[in-house]
Amino acid sequence: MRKTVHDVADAAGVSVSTVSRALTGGSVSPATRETVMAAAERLGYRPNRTARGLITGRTGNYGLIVPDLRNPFFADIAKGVTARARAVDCGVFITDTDEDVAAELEALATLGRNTDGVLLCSPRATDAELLEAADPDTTVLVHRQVPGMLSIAADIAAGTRQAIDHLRALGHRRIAFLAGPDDSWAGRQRLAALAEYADGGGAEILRFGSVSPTFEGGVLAGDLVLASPATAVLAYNDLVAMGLLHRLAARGAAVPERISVVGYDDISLAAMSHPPLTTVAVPKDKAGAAALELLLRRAGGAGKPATAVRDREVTLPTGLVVRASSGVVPA
Amino acid sequence: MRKTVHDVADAAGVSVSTVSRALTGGSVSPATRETVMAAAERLGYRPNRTARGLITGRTGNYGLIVPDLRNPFFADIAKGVTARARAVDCGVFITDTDEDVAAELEALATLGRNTDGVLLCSPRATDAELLEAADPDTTVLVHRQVPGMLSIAADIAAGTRQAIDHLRALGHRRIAFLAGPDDSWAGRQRLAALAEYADGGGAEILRFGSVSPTFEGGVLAGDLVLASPATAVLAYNDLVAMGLLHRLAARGAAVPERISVVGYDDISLAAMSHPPLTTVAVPKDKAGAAALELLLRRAGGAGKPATAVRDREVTLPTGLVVRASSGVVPA
DNA sequence: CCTACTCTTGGAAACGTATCCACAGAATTT
DNA sequence: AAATTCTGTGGATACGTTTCCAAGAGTAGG
Repeated sequence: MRKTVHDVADAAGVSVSTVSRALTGGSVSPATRETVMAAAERLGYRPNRTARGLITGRTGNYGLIVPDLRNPFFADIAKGVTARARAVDCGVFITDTDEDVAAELEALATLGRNTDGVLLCSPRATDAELLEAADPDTTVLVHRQVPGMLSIAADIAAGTRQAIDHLRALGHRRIAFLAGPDDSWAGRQRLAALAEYADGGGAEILRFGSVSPTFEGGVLAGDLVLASPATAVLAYNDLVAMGLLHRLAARGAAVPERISVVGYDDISLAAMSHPPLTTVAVPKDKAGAAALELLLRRAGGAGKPATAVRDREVTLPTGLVVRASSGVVPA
Repeated sequence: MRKTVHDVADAAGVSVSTVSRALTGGSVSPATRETVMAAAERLGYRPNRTARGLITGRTGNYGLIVPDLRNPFFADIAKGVTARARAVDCGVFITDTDEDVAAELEALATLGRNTDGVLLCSPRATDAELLEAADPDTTVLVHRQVPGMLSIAADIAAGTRQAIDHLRALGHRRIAFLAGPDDSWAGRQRLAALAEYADGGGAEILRFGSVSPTFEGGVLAGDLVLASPATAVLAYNDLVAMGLLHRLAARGAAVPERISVVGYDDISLAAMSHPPLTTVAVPKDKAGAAALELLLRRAGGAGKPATAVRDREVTLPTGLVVRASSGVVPA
């Protein structure tokens, strides 16, 4: 039924070892390579990854663990990973943990045993939990940093400053910040960046929250913000910003005339909101692809993991996307 | 480094075949089973799933192919599949084909070879392409039907009728339908259902399109609809409906006072639109889980595939979710 | 007491692939 | 012309597991 190297070997009139070499880039004469390739094509031969994995010790598969695929942020990351994987012809297991840290660690153990490496989006597990559960050489953190572990992260502090500076340039002096979950790594980064403005940095930051990092969280925050003297809001992320826009519209507060709103992440919905959302763009699919790349390089190269910290902890730049939800401060 | 059955066999003083039997539930004396289990536990032995897969022919892994993970519709399906997979402890490869049919068929071939079965979301490939590329016993179509193939689909025609009947009950007599891609299976189902209303069925259906099944497609359709005598619109899907809402708002057309809008799919964004969208709910995560279940039953049961058509082509019900975007016809 | 049968166990084969090793012939050098 | 290196190829082996087969030890029945 299924074709094997033996079938190809018979069809091409060569031995199985020659077939294997021809297909995996070994030393073969151009003529026989041609013959073998043609035979393989004609028979519709596909190498059996399981068998290959058994002999090489590598499965060619990788794992991706995300808290929620429904969240566009993680969907984008997954998309980046799978796109890169498709290009290099390796498989990727995806596990959605439903925001459950225990399930996350469990998946980490399972996937760690059955793959060549795993990409982990874990905003909420503790550093200690991750250090204990993950193999530091075959696990890469996506959009999070833990000392000693491989990671790809965006420069969240810089993005936060970009957003605040944008609002300040528009004349805003009282800016509300809608904080997300306390235990989120990205959330702590944002707060650290905002601390710079705390003591006479030219803008007063009014902190609200923690709010749930969802549309509903934003809806809830809308009334809080309107009751405050803030003329602009930096939301924890785009979903929160969209909930906020929703509530502001319902309360009759014009955006950006009465109040400006800036989101974070630049998920695809951000351009579809009403009004279109000014937001901090963070690389998502690019981060996913880069994370996989980190593992692939390690596997491809002599197997020695990068030692320098700058090779183990990659930081990607953020950028502000100005749309219609931010404007000059009301007179 | 890693322990194998041989290590366990040595430690327990038995042969490898006995170890294998003891661990996989074969016929072994209680005493030796106890000994083997203890030795395995002590050595921290974990079976190599790759090797097991090679001999048994089953990997315990499944594949899921989607056109675009960024599309919430497919993200929901993926979520349903992974949730079920996590419960039964099997792995799922996810491939995003970026709406490319060729990549889809390629992925189908690759995954078909390396998994126990694949779940395929393919709105655009032709029946013939699918029949040729897919193993009819280990491939299940999600939200599409092709004669002779396993499938899980929603009753799209019924959903379409529910939407139209809802609008008719609100007094609408001229209803615009924003058709999607011509080559889409779901699109053809919708059109077939609408045909019932064509000849004096109590409502005049004005067809527009095909529009791109995206937010942009809806934006584009907004002006067309306003220039027509229609008082209500059934959009191809929720994304189109949201683009439509966006454009209608920009043009100053009140929804639902001036015109009613109904979407299709009930993606999570539908509740977040402005106004919240009335839409046809189709099971997504449930469909994903059911599709995986179909394959699991086949693998678990005596391996004989279901023969009756009703077991091979599962249809799930749809339902109308009434929110704020639909209202009575203007006077 | 011998046969027939069950139960348990070990040896060996098999799954499909990659790679080591040996070997033949060509190509190159001495 | 002989000796050496290089190139391409086939055969055999190994990866870790499951499973088939045969054989041994009991056990029950005639």
